[in-house]
Amino acid sequence: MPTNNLFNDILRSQSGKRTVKQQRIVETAVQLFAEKGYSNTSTAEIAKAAEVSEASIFKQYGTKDNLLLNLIIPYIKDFFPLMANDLVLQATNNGDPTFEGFLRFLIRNRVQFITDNREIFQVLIKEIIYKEELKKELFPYFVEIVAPRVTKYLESFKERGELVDLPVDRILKMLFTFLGGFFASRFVLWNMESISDEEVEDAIRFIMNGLYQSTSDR
Amino acid sequence: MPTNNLFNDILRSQSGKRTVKQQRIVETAVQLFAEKGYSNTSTAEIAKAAEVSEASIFKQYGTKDNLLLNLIIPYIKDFFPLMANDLVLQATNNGDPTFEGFLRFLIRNRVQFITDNREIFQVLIKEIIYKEELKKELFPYFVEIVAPRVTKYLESFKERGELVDLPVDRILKMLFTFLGGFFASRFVLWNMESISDEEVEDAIRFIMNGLYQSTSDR
Amino acid sequence: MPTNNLFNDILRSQSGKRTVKQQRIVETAVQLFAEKGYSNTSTAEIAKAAEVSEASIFKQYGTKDNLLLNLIIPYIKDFFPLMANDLVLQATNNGDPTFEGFLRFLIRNRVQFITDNREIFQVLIKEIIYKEELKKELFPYFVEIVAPRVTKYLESFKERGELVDLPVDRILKMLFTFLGGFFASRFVLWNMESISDEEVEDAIRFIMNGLYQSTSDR
Amino acid sequence: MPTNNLFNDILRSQSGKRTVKQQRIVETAVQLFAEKGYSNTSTAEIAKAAEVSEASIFKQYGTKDNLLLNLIIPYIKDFFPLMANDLVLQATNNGDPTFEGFLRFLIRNRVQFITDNREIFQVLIKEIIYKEELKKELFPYFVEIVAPRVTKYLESFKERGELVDLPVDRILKMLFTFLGGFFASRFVLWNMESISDEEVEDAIRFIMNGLYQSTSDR
DNA sequence: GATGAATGAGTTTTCATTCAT
DNA sequence: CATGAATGAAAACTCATTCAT
Repeated sequence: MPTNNLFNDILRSQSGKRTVKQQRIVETAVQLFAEKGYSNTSTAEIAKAAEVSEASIFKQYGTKDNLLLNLIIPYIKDFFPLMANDLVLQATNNGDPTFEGFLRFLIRNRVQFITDNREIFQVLIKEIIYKEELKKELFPYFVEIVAPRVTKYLESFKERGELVDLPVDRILKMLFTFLGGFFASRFVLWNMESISDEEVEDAIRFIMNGLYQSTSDR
Repeated sequence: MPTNNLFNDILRSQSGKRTVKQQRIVETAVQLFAEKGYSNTSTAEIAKAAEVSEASIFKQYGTKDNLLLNLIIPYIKDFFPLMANDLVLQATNNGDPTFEGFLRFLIRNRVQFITDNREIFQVLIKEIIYKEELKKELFPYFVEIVAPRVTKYLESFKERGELVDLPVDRILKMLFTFLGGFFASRFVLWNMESISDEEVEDAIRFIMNGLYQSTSDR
Repeated sequence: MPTNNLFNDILRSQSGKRTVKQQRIVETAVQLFAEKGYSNTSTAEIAKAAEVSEASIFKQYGTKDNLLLNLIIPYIKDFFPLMANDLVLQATNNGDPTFEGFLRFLIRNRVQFITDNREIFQVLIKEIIYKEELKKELFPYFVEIVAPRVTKYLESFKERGELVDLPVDRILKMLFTFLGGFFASRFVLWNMESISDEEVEDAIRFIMNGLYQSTSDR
Repeated sequence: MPTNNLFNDILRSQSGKRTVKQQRIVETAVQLFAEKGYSNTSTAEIAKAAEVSEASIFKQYGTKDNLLLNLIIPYIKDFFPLMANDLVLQATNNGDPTFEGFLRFLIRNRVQFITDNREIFQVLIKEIIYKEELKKELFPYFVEIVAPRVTKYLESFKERGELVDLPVDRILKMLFTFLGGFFASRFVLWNMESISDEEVEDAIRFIMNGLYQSTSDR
């Protein structure tokens, strides 16, 4: 029974391998990295909070850097594929095949996902800025898995005349620029627990129609 | 002859006070903080790169933290007021009093400003996530100086029926969520030197009309 | 087989806990603090002399200040109780129940004790002047443990008419003022290894009869 | 009109040489050294509190160590000679030529002197423990100037049968051991502003008759 | 698998001191 | 005479990492 929380899933899937102590290391590290940032969290702190020895951390992960990657990469590796899968799922049995329906599903789905994995999301956003390694992990996933699938969607909407007359890659850029700002500001900068339905609707409207009210609409 | 580069301006305005070495400290610190982040830059590194002694840094700034704040806070203190001033300027003698004209001016103006002060902007964005102090410095400036002025604009556009029927504060939120994502992704995440006119126009169109092509428009 | 040397005793009692290196840290620190004073001894010096890394010192004690307190406080915590115990011991099975006998026992007992723990005593005296913390540790021990017991003695002597007609608390003050000066000058200021029997006898005579030879005594 | 406060006297006697700023340096240094100890007071602190530049301190005194010596040595150089002079003065025109009279004069005289120069006395006591230089300055003054004069007195009292039958040097030792403890504990350890008459009388009585009440006295 | 002990190489910060002006 | 600017050296303290048990 997989939940939407990767963390639990990873822990469960590896429960045969990971001991209680090892689980505590991971949980604590994510929590502290999310709260104070990777650079400002010492392995000693993690060890103390997790009630394990520092040596145990290094036995498991070798280096502190590796610990970070081991927290984030599985998250990345699931964030986008899951998203892609969910999109497919939505495509096949969604009652609302419009662009708006797509947007609503996409945003709600991701809001839920990030809400369920907020701390890791915070770590990811905070560290992606600094670590080239992370960018290099993240980028291909986006380009190869997410972009094509979303592009396919966008193209289908475009064919139906539902989208503005702009190359799809530039539409995609605008869409993800906004969504990136939307999620990062709420979940990371303002440390919100989730995003209200109202704001989701505002976002959908904004993405769809922008802020301008054309004269002909009046 | 004030330029758009705060950094030079600050340096010039204080040129009677700051010595060559002190200028080198500031320049170098901004550069390194922008490149590697505050936590990952040691004062020893700064001192070496600036060709001064570490003692000189601490004599001037007391603590490393204070050095950071002394770099960023003057920037914040000018970023928003200048923006506000420029907006007023635009209001008074702009040939294009439409919402689109306003947007174009706002975005181009800020793109130019950030392009001129890119490194400090990077430091600001990277550190605002971590330092409550910075949030506390930044937030009031936004709320008291920028928000009211932009709100005034938005309201005037709204009265003229140019804006969607949504409370102005929510319009403002969407607008700045997008612009935040737009600037942060380009200038910080992707470390771009500037933003092309084409993308600025895409952004304007996106903000105005969104991505959806209503059936009646076809 | 407990000796009179707290140091060895502490080390022994914790020999299950302290490693050889940790013992060397304590020994070396006491020695250097006694010789040059706390402020004039760097942790680097201690580390080098003890042939351990500075990191080991800080891992154990956290701060240099804490190291000092960890050396002295156990000493204080034993200095006075032991003294009190010895006094009781003396009371129960002493062949000389006079005031002079009491004095002789008290002084000899403390001379021996300090001789056995000279360096710590030096550290204590040198630092008590500066550290309020130490005063706050030392004072209650004196007031609660030593003073009452000595007072009890003095009162019993006074009842027997052996003491001058002065409130006991003022007698106590004079007694300890002298003893303080006696021990501090010899063991700290002049850095003597011990105090000769002759001087002990001089002190006893001084405390008992002062320097004046009343006419009636001639 | 010389007062009993060396400090003022030194300042006045050198007022032709010392500027206001230089006076402030000395005053401030004494005050801070007395309060926190020489090692725990930085030249920067002194400069700031005295409202002069650090450079001025070093221009005057060369080194921090030299500053200390320049504060204390004049004090030492006056403490004992003045004491000796006052003793002679007392000898020539004192209405009370007894040992007790001598003691009362000596103690009151010194209490007054130290009260008037409390901070320097604190510095002296706190630093004499650490600095061999100071011991080497202090010791000869004591041996050559004070000891002979007091010894002379003591011998005269002894000849008159007023003192215990003990070599004068050992009497001297006991006397100064007590006085050292008396002054150091009150003025330095407990940081008292002065000593009450009552305690002075207790001290006189203690020095003269000790604490014992011989049976024959009852 | 887990950890207590130990550390080399830093980190931020302090400090007494110098010197040109 | 006075000081602003600058610093080499060292201070206290931190940190990721290793290793024997």
